[in-house]
Amino acid sequence: MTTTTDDLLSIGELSAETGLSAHTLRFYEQENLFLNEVSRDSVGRRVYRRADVLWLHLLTRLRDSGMPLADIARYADLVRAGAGNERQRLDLLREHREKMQAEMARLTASMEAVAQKITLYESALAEGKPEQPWQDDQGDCMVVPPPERSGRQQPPRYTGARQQHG
Amino acid sequence: MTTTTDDLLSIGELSAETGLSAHTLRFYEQENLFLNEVSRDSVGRRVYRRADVLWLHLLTRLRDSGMPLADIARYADLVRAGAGNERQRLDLLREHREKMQAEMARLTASMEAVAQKITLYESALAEGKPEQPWQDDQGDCMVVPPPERSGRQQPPRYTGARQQHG
DNA sequence: CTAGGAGCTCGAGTGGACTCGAAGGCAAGC
DNA sequence: GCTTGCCTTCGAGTCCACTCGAGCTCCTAG
Repeated sequence: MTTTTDDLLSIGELSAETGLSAHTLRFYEQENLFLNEVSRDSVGRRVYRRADVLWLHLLTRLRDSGMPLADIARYADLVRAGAGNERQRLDLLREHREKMQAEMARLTASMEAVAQKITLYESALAEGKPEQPWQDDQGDCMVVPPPERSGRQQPPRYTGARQQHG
Repeated sequence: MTTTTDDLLSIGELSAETGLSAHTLRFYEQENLFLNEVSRDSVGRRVYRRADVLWLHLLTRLRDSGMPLADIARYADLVRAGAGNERQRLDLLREHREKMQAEMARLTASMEAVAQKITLYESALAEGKPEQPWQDDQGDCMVVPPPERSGRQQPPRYTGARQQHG
């Protein structure tokens, strides 16, 4: 019945509140991503607290902005260790922010190149030129080549809209 | 010797020019991502043309902006089909651009939430408050909860700096 | 003649973050 | 009693874009 006592939550309730599937919540626990041991009721079912919801909000934000679970786990470790390491936490967050800014810049650059290509197509189509200057098999309308080497990087994937639990 | 005839390239040369590993280039070919069959020399080695370099620039841009290889393959199909489907190509690119814009918005939102958290930490540290208002285990300084459900989405990964062929 | 390097094919492995399914426990409602 | 529904554990599968290795051929330099 997923008892709705004010501040204790079943996994189903937490799932509903966070949008994370029950499977995912168990998985996160197993990966040590919670700030405290998840307690159990008399028959072994997980019992969560309000604070967990808040933490999962932060966690989700970090994930959504591209932080790997491993890094989030390290952050959680720091918090679990208690007061005194605030500077380290801050460093971790700052580092992440920088990576994200770089990532955004990369994305923006590629998007702009693509946008330029779109513009070329648009104007060519508008002027009714059916196939002259922008034949892709000549590649000649791709103006901006990608940045030099510096190691392959993995792009985001908007794999989007994966079904959540259901 | 990877003969440097003006406009014909060995796989090694193409690799050098594009920053994609030879392995990756073979993989792309197998996935039908080239605009034309890659021809072979007398002993079966791949021979590329200048136009392939240009196309790979576009391909790389599309990848880097998050387009899945499957979609790129569809685009390549259109180009291969020759003139007459320009509108479809354009649609495909536009659709991609929209997805990317959405992705950027998502990223930006999460980044801002994290940035806010950083600010909170910073000011708390600056004022020398050692542990009062921003205890993570209370979750209470995470102001902006993530957006409502609407299906889980996969974030980018800045897995960055994968070694290229070497 | 030998060594080295580039290329070939095929098939398997990797990593991250889930995602799913099987096999079972327990409580409430019909 | 039986069904329904939520929960448990554990292990395996999925997806994507590579990435790697083995075992081979071929050419050139020394």
